[in-house]
Amino acid sequence: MQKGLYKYILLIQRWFGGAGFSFADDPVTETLSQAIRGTGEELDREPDTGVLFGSLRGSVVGLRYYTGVVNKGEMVSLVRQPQNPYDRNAVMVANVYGSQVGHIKRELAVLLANIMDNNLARVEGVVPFGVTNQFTMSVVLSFWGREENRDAVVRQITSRSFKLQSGPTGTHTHTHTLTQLKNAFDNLFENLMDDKIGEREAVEAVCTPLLPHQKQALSWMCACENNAALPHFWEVKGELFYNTLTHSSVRERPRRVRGGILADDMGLGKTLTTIALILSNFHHGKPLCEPVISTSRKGKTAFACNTSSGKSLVSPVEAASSQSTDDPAARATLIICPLSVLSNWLDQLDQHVRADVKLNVYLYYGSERNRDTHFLSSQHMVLTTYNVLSADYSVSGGASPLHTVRWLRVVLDEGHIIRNPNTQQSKAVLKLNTQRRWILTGTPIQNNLRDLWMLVAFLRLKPFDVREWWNRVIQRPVTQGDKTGLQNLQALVKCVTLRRTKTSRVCGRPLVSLPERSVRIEEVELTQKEREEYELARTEGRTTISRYVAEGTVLRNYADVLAILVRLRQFCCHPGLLGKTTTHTAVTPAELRERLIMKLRLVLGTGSDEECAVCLDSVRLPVITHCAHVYCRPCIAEVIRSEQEQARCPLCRGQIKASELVEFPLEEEEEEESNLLENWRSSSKVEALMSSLLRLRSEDDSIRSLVVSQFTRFLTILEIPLREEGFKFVRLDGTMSQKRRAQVIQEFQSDAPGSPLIMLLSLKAGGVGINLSAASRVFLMDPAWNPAAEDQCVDRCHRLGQKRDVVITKFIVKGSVEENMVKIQRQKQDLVEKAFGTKNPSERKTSRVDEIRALMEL
DNA sequence: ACCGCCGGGTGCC
DNA sequence: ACCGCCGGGTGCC
Repeated sequence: MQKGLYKYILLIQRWFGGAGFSFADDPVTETLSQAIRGTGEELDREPDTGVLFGSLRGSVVGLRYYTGVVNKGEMVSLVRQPQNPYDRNAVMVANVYGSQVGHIKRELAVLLANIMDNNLARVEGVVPFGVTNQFTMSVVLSFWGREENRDAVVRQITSRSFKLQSGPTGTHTHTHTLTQLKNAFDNLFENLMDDKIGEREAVEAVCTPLLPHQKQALSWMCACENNAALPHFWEVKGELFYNTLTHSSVRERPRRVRGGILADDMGLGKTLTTIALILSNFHHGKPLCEPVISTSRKGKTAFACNTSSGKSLVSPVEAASSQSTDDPAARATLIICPLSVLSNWLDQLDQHVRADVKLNVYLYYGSERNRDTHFLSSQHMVLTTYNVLSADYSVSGGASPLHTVRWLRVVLDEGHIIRNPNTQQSKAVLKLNTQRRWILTGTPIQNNLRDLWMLVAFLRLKPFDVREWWNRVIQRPVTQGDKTGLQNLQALVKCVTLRRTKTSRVCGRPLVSLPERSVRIEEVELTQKEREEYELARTEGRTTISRYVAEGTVLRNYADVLAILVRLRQFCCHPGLLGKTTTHTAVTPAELRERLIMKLRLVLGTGSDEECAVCLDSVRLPVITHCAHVYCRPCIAEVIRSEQEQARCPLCRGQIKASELVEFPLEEEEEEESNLLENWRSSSKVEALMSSLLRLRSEDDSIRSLVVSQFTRFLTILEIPLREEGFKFVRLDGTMSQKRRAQVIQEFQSDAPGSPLIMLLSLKAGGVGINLSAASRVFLMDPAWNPAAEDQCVDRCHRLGQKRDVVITKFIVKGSVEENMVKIQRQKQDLVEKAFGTKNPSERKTSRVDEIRALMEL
């Protein structure tokens, strides 16, 4: 619900470090932002937060037994070795590349073991001087942790007569102001285009001509795959290779990341460019399929694709320029994508690859999929989904067919899907064996700098694929406002990312010229009867909520509040959305809980876009806690796993247990659908839509429309008048099978006579990526909490291939909760701007409770 | 290690 | 001398 607002607050707090400034100096204690801030450290077991307790000087011993190299100023990691046969308190010291350097001296190791094993603090090491002898060296240890553990840590240290120096060891002298930081982040993914990037034509096997920006992308991608030069941040220093970010050295020549992040806005042709890459850049920069002149029919070219390794002719020059580590047996490209875009890949292959090119493309999907690894390895392309990959992975314990094949290239489509490293999908993706790695995404960072880590880890951008170094070199310095940290981040992003937006320009010209898009809000007046019903529900809801506000228990009764708000929103659309309202009065706690869970089921079942307070994304695999808050199962499971018996609900701080989580089945009800259709009545909003559609048809019956609602039931209701008026329509919602979706999209996109004019679309159906460019009108039937969700939906038709101006109509019921939602939406959009623009912190305080009060006009 | 620590040799000034 | 001191042997955890 109001989460969007908090998303921004959290975003700001996380990007810029929550400690520095506070939003809610609000007398109401139970605001969500405070609740989350309160639990933040616990939720956040990631080590980029926490305070510095102090540091002390110690020594590393046993250097002569190990090979790890450390330079002056280099960071080292401390690894507990409880199994060490000589000392169960042993603490091993390793350099950035994981090579052992030595051990912490015994007496100090006792202390560290104690602190580390009891999770009292994180301990980080920096070597202050160069190594002067072969036996020992100094190390500065700093202790980071939660404020509540400070005393315990200090006590441990002083009781063993070590001296804790206060204050930071690495002094951050150059810090940004918040405004500077914000600008830097906004620009993080901008201006990545290197002017040096040329253009490259696709091979002939690609029959669609590439646009200039696509040729640039192809050129860049080929260069990323083929370039054997020393990666960024590395310098040759005598015998060693020296990393300028971590000040570390390695003996072995570091390998360049062969791949990167193609982060173009959606609609700029990432799929086409990737297809062009696959066909154009096989081994040694040679095309995958080469034209051969047929001798029988002169002049006609056919294409022979490389199907066995080592047979392509390679000139010595090209062979030398390519990396010697090339594995000639790795030949296939694996594409992993969300189910919703699987068919898009097949369509685009059909569309962009010449018909006389015989590509072996295998769809690794469905229960009958061929799991033979030789078969898979011999394909040119294998397409699969994240779900199939992770399902296989967990079943096989890591030795799935896809994990056995040595791939030439792995492409993660909608790669931001793996931004949470705790998911099975992400773990499965990291374990793939491949030479080249690509991430395609329109949104490289969604909420948080942390989102980037998993992408960096997938690319194996050393040494940042190890969390500790990412955190120490990038994450923490940046969140603390360190200037060099930010510069490093920018440099790092720049060396692996290409991003252009729809507004980017190539040689002064826009990348693509999209038709105009305009938004108009159509106010809907309720009939007197509807108004009476609405006011009744509103008054009732207000009474309940104002009681919660007065008691300060809004968040404790979150499910109840949500249910009331959803009900009002449903009233605005159509009374038939409400479903049965069970208003029995619960008395026992068990009954009360059951009731809350029922209400949440009601809320989620309508397709309302709820947000998980842990990952800040839309809930996936929703589960409901005992205290009636909704999270993604993997997110909350991780909280419980790491906090064990002390686990608290991130929203209300109530105790939570894994055994008490209630699964939420997404496929739901619809059992009284017939009932809905039999007792049909219209509503003001339905009438408003119908009159728009009828007018449109009479003016121009070639214009196609998307009719979008968050409530799938509303779509069902709308089918009735559409049929009555003889509109041909299709429907696309989250419950449909992949096959059916593809059919529906194809039918809608087809310009064949008699193809549908209207698509009923559930707001979240299919996620991103689908192409509905046949439509140029969008009717948003109900306001969404997340303006971005609406934008994404509109982007499905306002994209490459759109020939007409796009007109968006938002229906908003006058004098209703919807109107207030729109107001809050606007505030949200301004919030970040305002937060940085104003000097007075009291002006920017907004609380969840305030928001609910605004909604209910309390 | 140009250290600390150990343990054997040694012992007035 | 149940000490101090000397100087050789020795060395991560």
